[in-house]
Amino acid sequence: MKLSEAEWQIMNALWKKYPATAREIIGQMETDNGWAYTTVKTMLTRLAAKGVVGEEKRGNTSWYMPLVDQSSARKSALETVFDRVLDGTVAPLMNFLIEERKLSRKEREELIRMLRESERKGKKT
Amino acid sequence: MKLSEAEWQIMNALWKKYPATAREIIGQMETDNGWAYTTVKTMLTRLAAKGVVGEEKRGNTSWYMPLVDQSSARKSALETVFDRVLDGTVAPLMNFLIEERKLSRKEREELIRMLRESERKGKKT
DNA sequence: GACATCTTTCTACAGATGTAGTATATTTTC
DNA sequence: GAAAATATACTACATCTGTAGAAAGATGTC
Repeated sequence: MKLSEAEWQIMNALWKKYPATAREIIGQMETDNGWAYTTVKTMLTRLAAKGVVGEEKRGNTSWYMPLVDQSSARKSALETVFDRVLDGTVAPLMNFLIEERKLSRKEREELIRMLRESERKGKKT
Repeated sequence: MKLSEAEWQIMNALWKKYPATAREIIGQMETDNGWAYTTVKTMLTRLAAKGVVGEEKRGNTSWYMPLVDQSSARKSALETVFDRVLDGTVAPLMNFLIEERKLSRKEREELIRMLRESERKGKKT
């Protein structure tokens, strides 16, 4: 299931707390892009049409909830980026992790640990 | 500069060898998506309009070349994915690198080395 | 119960994208 | 130099995206 950039933002807000109303979702988004209420509703409707969010009515108001797993969704998005953008090369990813200072010390250590672990297990040469 | 998925494929082919003609670019693309010649031309024209590729005519034929740096382009695409899709979390990236077996032993070792290095330098706690 | 306030549902619309066909200009090949 | 093969420039068109307004229905508030 392919999501657009704006849709990812909605999904990310929704994954943080659900079920949620459109209004709540707007509040939940850190990056306040100043979307009109109906803009968010439109996107929710589209997401529901795609089957990635569920919509449930209580009284007059719709409550939304994700129907897809966050990490699988992210994984497949990464998969696509990896193939299309990075052309299957890992170097840019490693550089990104390391040089763009996205890693805290803790994360760095965790990553090293994971790498050692996977090395030990001899996964894929 | 924002590129679409199809445009990334063209760019990746072009970065591999340039200057190149439309015909050559088609040949250069590993994933043969069966695009019509004119489809590729259309995309090249659009890319030129965006200013990311240069077009130079020799005789009747246009030769194209990238005008943007591959790694900067990739970096900024990753930046966007990181913000919009991953919502600023690194965990999915680490998992992707490790669990999706994208790393060869060599790459894994290289990555560990890079991590140690960056640790030593104490970049961003 | 009339008015203000939300919500929902529909409709809209411009620009981006994927995908190419056509007509025309050029070059190559006998 | 006429026919065949190429390349270019234009045009086209359905979808997807971002963005929302308007109309109509439901609720809250005195």
